[in-house]
Amino acid sequence: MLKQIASILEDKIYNSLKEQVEKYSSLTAEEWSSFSSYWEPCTFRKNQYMTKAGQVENWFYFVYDGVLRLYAAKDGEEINAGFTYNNDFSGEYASFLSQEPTEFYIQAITDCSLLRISYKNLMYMFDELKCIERFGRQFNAKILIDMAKRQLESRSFTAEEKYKRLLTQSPHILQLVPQKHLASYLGMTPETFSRLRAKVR
Amino acid sequence: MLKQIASILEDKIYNSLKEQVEKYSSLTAEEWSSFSSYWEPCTFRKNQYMTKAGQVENWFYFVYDGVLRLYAAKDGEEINAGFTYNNDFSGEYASFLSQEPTEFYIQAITDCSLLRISYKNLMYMFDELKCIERFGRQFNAKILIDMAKRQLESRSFTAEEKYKRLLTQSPHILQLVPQKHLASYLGMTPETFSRLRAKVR
DNA sequence: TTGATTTCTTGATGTAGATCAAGTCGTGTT
DNA sequence: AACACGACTTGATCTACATCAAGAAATCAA
Repeated sequence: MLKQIASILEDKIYNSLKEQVEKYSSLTAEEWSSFSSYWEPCTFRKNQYMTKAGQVENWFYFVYDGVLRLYAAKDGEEINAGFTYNNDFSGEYASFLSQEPTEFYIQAITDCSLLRISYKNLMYMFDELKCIERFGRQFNAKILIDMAKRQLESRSFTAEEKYKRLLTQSPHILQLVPQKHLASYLGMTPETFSRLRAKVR
Repeated sequence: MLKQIASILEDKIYNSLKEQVEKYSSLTAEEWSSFSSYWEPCTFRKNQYMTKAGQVENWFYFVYDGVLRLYAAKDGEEINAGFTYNNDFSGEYASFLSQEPTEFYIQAITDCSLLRISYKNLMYMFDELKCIERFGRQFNAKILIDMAKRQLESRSFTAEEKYKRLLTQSPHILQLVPQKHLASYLGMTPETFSRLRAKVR
């Protein structure tokens, strides 16, 4: 009985993954069946580390439920580089791709439920299935486009402008992520973030 | 006679392209023959614009000879985002991939000699040849890894540290690109750049 | 529930780097 | 050769945001 419930939930998780993959490349039923067999469920508890600096990222993750943060530690201070929520892909992707040690930590902000595929298996899928090779290309393209946008924004806007843009463009994030992390993400101190909050309110 | 010289030069250019493509994915002779037929030579004169803000980037370029700079214009001020030299690929790649209007300009810093392939033809090649789809994925991965590195560096280092890193890691660039553009690339004013030059010297 | 941490707020002060300004050097043009 | 215009330098001043500090609020753990 409990097993049945668990299995229904698992179906839902795999369906969410399929939906996201198909945003980048469409798969036949057989292709999906093959591809999905390489993904395995995993979970992280709040505050647990998914990846730590110095490691080579071995997994490419799909977040079914939960919130994670990506940050680098530079002489004691944390530089938050991004967050992932439900239905995002996650992991330290640059290290995963280059198979070189990462400078980043990924930590669960809440309990998380995910699927993951190993580097070896994903590379195998790239070789075997053109639709997956395409998924890889398109997904890389998407990440790249987002990074280029963010990079320009971080250069063009003042602290106040960045705060306001966050407010209008991703208001949900304020509920999910502690302010100090958001401040760091926007490239300012928690004090500045707090003052802007008071000012704009 | 002149035609022969031109044709020998053109062979050299295509060979350089082949060499770079094969860094990402290996091609058989026939695959290369097909792929290379979609690339056409083109040139830009010093100061000429390859791409302007508002346009959708239609071309993916390979720089055989010359230097180009990529910059965005934010209320009158230029934000330099990158440079390309010999044997680099070039173009406003995020706009090329997304086929949405770019916010960037690309300007020739010197006379340039390039090859280029249109969006339509590259997409066609992605469909036709798995080795090219792979090239696309791997190239995207490389760009992405570089961007992630640069993003972290721009956050972690002071103006002086960034200047010193430029000095040790890409000293050649100082000869090729005017200081004011390098200053902007590092996220500081020309005055600050000049003062650091004096200080470090 | 209560005490202990951690996060957030608010004020006072400090500073890296920007801005403004004026001169010098270099380079291309006629 | 001369001159015009942009690139670079150097100094004086300014400012957005950081840092330091101390209290208030929220969250956590038993």
